[in-house]
Amino acid sequence: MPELPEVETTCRGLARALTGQRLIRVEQRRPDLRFPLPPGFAERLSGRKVERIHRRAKYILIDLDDDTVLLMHLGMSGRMVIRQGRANTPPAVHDHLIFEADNGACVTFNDARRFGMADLSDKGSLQDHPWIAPLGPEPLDDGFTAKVLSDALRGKRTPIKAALLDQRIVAGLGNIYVCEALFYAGISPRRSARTIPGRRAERLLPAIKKVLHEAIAAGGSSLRDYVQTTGELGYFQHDFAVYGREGELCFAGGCSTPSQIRRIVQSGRSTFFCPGCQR
DNA sequence: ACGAGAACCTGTTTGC
DNA sequence: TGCAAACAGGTTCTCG
Repeated sequence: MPELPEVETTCRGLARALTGQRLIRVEQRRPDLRFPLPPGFAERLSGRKVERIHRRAKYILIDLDDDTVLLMHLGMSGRMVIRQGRANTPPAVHDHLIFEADNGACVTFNDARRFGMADLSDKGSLQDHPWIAPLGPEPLDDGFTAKVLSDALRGKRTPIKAALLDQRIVAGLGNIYVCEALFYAGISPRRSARTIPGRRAERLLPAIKKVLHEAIAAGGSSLRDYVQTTGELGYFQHDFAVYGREGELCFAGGCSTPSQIRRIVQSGRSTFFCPGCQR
């Protein structure tokens, strides 16, 4: 579920509650998430002070005072919720990790489907970590330009929808925001990626940035699982132009018909688009 | 080498 | 109503 805007929202909430605080108790309630957790996971974290919380693609990165970094990925259904104190709240069914800080903040990682991931790395070798090393550019960085995007797509025969989901090409987009960005760029999700470099990339680039910025400002999108660290829902799901709107009318001013939003399946995932204004 | 599809796991929604 | 199938925001492995 969580794509870049949801992970960014989560990071900001965690940073507010935990930056500068010391973890006084870390509880690991099962040996694995998607993968086995590293040996001594909880022990290596408890007693450590949190220096900084940031994000790379869909990974949450928590820098600790002994030069280790905690990497977390929310998978499809993962959520991080912060409460003050845990005395009267027994763990829920899929609460897998619990972090308690010395300011009373209690952070719970809950993940029903358990596609989430966690690992530890040295700060110095983070860029070589197998989850981080293959990632493409951050879509909201100034360095992510139409030229960078064009170069990454050149020669690719796969549909642009699939190419944008490839984290090596651009890191952080998922199914929702790819559909939305392609809509605002007026590009058909079925179009071959190699036809994008040039003018279409000039439209696609700002569309990607716009959708991500707006979704972050709305606190992300809550479909079924995602909540902000406060437990509050995100709001961007109310602003979807195409995602989840199969059969509804396209609202774009320039849409000629206007057409009905269609749903197709591409590499096993739902794609929503307007056949009238996406070419 | 590349791309499509399956697999991973659980919960919820849809359809017969 | 009840049950089974389909579907869900992601990543990774296998197979063609």
